Amino acid sequence: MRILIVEDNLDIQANIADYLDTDYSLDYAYTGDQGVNLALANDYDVIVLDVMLPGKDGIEVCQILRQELMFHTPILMLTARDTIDDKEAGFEAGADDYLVKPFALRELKMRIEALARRPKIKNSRVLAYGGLTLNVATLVIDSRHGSEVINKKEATILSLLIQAAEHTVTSETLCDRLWGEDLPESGVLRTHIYNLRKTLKKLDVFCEIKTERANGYRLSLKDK
Amino acid sequence: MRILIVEDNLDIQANIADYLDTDYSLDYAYTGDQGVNLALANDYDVIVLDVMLPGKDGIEVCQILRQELMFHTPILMLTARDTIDDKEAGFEAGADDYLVKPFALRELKMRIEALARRPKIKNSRVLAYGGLTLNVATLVIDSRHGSEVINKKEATILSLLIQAAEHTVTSETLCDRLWGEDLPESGVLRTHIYNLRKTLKKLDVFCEIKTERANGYRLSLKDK
DNA sequence: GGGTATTTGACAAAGTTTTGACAATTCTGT
DNA sequence: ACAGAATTGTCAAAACTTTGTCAAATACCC
Repeated sequence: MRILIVEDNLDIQANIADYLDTDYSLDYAYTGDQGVNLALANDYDVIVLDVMLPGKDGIEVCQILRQELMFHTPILMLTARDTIDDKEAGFEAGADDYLVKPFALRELKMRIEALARRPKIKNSRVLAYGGLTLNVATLVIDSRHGSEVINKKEATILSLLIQAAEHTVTSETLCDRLWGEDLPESGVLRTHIYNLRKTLKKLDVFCEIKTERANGYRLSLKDK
Repeated sequence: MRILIVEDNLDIQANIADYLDTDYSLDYAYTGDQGVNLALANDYDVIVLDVMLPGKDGIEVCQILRQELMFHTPILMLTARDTIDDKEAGFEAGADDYLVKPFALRELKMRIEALARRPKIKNSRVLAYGGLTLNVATLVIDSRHGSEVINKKEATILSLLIQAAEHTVTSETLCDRLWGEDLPESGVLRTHIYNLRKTLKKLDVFCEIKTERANGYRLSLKDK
């Protein structure tokens, strides 16, 4: 189960992390903006969101996410203030549950489980650029010339390239996302890029993967 | 919005009634058994369930309701005791939220609203998709080519797939629903999917179970 | 105790990811 | 402009994972 923790207080975050990370796969954000980006880029089962955050606060984050038409991931809000008005603001912004600090970690976990238990509707996110669309859930690429199913690694690469469209993504970043710590040696990445290029060519889209020597790759519109 | 209040204390009940009945349509039960009967007989949006009840207590009521294959109405538990163990028992029995007495009526209302807001799943006995109907009470699948009786595990799988039709249900979610904590080893799920596919083929329906490698399964209309 | 439901395990089939070898390209310093 | 170094492209085949298939074993229920 994947959980996103949006919390700027490092002590609290470490606490939560210690308690939960044996059972769940956790991601962290420290600001509201980071939270929004991560929440939209990945498919979490639950989001734990502190109200007090630098920049955008939790209420705003919640509102922004809920404005996304297809965003159904349950949100659990954390707050230090125990007034009804605060809670009301939280629920009105679209939170699904509300927990007041200080709380027992066991209770947090129970509530997370309760939220995750409900029948899930997948946030199937579709990315688009240069005449192609990539459905990250089904791994299907569509274009006016048809559609192709690609594999997960290549979908990950393509999604990163689309999100950074016209900007270079370093090989390092790509490897990091694909393999994390122990990346295989040998030019696996090269092979994946090669295959991706082949499918993009087959689909005859308006963009292509350009290489930036000794640095990385970039998805950009075709010349001419 | 229809709400069922299961509460034996008449004072509390009157309080709740006063506060909520301008906005919602309320039904009342005074014992656990009444609660179960009403909950199954009608289609409420939320059930507010006291833990302390004469006869069957709230935990038992919750368990009974959640055993019903197609019962998805959100349950909010009320209790006088504020121990973590009590809460844990409640959530484990399948409650969706938990409120400790005494509570502000405004908070109760907020939490009811939050529960009701979740994407709603019909508590219907009969599910339908792509030319088939599944009666979850009798475990009978019908199609224009005849009908078949399937077993409970497979019915559970099919019901989840139908509810999420065209969306992928992860193997994790399926296993969770079928076996909870201690899931059996070996590819039992694979076997069930295999059998389901066989019956679907026999019934010649318009949909099929597609697999999403390393992720889950998805019920979708047949290609072409 | 007989019959169904569910699980196990073994193997085949299908799909994914990595490897490695070599060719092609770009860069660097002279 | 050229040799040599570094990097990238190409591709087929190996290694690995996940899924499909099915018969038989076990658990469960009236």
